[in-house]
Amino acid sequence: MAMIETVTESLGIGEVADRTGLSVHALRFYEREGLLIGPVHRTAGGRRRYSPTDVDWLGICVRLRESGMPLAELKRFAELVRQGPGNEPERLRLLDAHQHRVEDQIRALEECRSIIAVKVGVYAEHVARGTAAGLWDPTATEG
Amino acid sequence: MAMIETVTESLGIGEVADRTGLSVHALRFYEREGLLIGPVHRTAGGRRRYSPTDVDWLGICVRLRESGMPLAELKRFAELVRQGPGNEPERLRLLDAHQHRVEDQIRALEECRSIIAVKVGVYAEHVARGTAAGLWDPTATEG
DNA sequence: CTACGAGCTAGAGGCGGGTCTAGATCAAGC
DNA sequence: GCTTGATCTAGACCCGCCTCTAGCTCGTAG
Repeated sequence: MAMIETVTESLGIGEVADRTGLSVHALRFYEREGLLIGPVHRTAGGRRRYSPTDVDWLGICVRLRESGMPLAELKRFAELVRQGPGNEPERLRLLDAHQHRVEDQIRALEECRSIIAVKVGVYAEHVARGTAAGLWDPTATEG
Repeated sequence: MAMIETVTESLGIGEVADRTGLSVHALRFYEREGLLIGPVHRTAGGRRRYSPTDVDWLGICVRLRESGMPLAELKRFAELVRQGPGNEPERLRLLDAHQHRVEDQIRALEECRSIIAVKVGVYAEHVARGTAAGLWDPTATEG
């Protein structure tokens, strides 16, 4: 959950790794996979220099990944962006669909949470009063 | 999100698959991996018959998995249950820790959602008024 | 000038979590 | 008895997503 501070200068790969939470390996991998919105600049010596826009985009990537967007879809989005203006409706559809999935996911997690909470409550009570029998004992009936 | 109806008779693997949402392959795989709380009964002919307790447990497994518990931890929990009464405090710790992770996850997802919502809003507005320039255009400045 | 860490490429490797295959067996209906 | 579909085992395979290795270069500090 690292906050990604906005940056005005170009950054080396290590700095970008620090700011985005991605490893340098992952950054190079993402680039190979075509997940970036344009070629990363290089120094004379061949080192990558990430622009603020690159870093900004990577920040979004991290959020989309964290919320379960597969790399393939991220790649598709990056392609749309790379194609330039004109396909915004499709980008919107993609983001919007993902947003719905995130909401479904949150609902599912909340349901899981409450089911787990019940189990936790049962265990907590039994443990508290030392009467820890009759729950998930494969040789007994479930409580 | 299939509701798992409570059952009073033993079931074959296909029926369990239907009820839990796990594939028959996954059910056998889980068993091999020691994720069940006891040996599954077999018919004379060697087919598995899952007791209501088994099905119940699998239902919990599904929820724990859905909410991100790794198989290794599920296995650990199953081991504790298999050992029988006496280790309830440890089971409780395990469940409780997982519950906290689920809550963190929900919070993280909510944060992602709101960040995505901002992007969606920006795109929606631009698309609605046809002025879809200046956003994530790698050749321009970001909006 | 030298040393040393950070970065480079291409490609292999690994891990989690299943999924699928082959070839055999079981069980129910015709 | 025969067919058909579900199940069995052991083990190979796959996919997503990185992570690591080898062997080299860059660039900064002493």
